[in-house]
Amino acid sequence: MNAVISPAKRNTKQKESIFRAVTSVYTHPTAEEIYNMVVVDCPHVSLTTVYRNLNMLVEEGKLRRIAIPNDSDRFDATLTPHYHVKCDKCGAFVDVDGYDTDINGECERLTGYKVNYHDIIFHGECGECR
Amino acid sequence: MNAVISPAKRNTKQKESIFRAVTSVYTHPTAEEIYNMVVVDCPHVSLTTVYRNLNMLVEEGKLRRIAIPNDSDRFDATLTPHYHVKCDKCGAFVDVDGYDTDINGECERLTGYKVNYHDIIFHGECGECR
DNA sequence: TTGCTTATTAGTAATTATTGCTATTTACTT
DNA sequence: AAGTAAATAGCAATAATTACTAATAAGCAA
Repeated sequence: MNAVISPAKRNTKQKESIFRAVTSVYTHPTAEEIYNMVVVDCPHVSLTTVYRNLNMLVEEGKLRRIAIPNDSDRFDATLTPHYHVKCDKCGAFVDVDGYDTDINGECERLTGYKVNYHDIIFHGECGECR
Repeated sequence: MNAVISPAKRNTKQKESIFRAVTSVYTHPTAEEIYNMVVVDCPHVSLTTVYRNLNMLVEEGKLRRIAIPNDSDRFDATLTPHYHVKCDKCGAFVDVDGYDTDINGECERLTGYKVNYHDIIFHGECGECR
């Protein structure tokens, strides 16, 4: 397995602003929400740049992508493993802190796959909605 | 909570063919794959009709929708609870049979949400790919 | 069986989320 | 300070899905 020669990365205003935007909130902003935060600092920033940099930052391991079924991807600066709950009434989407379960081995045993990680999304109703 | 008056459902050739298409395979076909199966029986069927009927069938509890992050929705006639594994190399997406875990209560305790169900998607490499 | 009502259809346009393309800009190396 | 190419802005394109509308056809009633 040869190391792939990858071009040198550059630090741009835009990339820094995008990273700061995600780390400054406890919500899980979408690319569009991040764009709306970044455009204050960088008035000419484009949505394409936001998407490209978010992909880079995920690739570099600095952000986590939360791919929610039937919804835009969201981004999270909290890198420690954790699950998420979605309120199916109002769409609220929050962390389930302090819970992690070791079930990859069970899946490997049952399927013969090599399992690297798993995601759990809980569905229900938030305190407000019930 | 008043019962909502809903219009009478009709059984159409198209709807029956769509349901048969999903129940006749062990894969988890996408709407487009289902369309390609149905078009043999109903040469003039439209993709819109496939989507509409799949949504109806899920609503009626006759099919299960598998919403895979960053992928088209897939449909499954197996209604008993089960998880899924995805091979991140070739895209294979199969059932994890015989495994179900009771973790909704733990999430409720931690978040205060009322939790109705959860989905787990495992990620890794299938036998072929490694 | 015939006709009536309206749920459903086919076809197309629109929408949403995201990526591709390209000329221009700009971060970083020398 | 100058050169190189990575990154940008702006726009076009794609993919998945839904919205809209006139035409069709289930299923009920006469």
